[in-house]
Amino acid sequence: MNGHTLGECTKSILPVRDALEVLNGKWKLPIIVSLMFGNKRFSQIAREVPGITDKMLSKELRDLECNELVKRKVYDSIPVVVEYSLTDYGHSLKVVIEVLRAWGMKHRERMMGEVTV
Amino acid sequence: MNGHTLGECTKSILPVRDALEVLNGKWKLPIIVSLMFGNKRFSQIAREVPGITDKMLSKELRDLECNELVKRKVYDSIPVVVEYSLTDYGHSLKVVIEVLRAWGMKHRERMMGEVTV
DNA sequence: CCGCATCCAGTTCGATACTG
DNA sequence: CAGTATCGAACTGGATGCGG
Repeated sequence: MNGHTLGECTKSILPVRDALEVLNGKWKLPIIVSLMFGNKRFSQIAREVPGITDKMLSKELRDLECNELVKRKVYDSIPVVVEYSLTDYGHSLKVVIEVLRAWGMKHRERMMGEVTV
Repeated sequence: MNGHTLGECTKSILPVRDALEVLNGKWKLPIIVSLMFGNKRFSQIAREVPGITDKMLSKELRDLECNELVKRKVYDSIPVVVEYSLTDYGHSLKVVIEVLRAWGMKHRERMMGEVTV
């Protein structure tokens, strides 16, 4: 039963790690979900993601932008307006999130019976 | 376009968080994958997950056991032998991991062109 | 062989205040 | 409005050594 090496297994989980990292942290998920409902401005996201600080929002948006999940568009008005939107690629996360959500819901039920939260 | 409240969105991502937490951290994934190939004993897992310390392995296994993903079976021999295995429920994670892996691979390609790693 | 206790380092995250 | 700077708390994960 050792037809596989653990090295291979290790390699095969690297992409999984990548995917997890993209969703990782307290804020990326709510930000992405928020943007799935439409383009938003900085302070609008801040309002819709309760508890996040400007610093965190700024950092997470930059992360997401680096990963090409979020697009940042600056309007040269005064005061400056910045609009964030999910890229098509960002929207492709929806499937992933759905699968996670489906499994997570089963897990909740299993772990807590039928607790309200 | 405000037919939804952010409260609802927040609630809808809770199960996603649950699922992410189950896979989260440096070690849970390699441990799960290792156990997908068959039942293992503590030190065998330790060998197959390079870099993990006993403390971490112990903690992660307990976590996974709490979540009913891993089953722990103690053989009353001397010295004691403990065998870990994935529960059926644990195996149900395979689908989730596959989806993450698929997305993660696309992401790797997108982010790095075609790097070897 | 299996696992825990202790101590320690790195990173993440939050609070507050400030800029163009 | 859209961020940045700084500080510090909290959490995660690692090294080492011990105990059943």
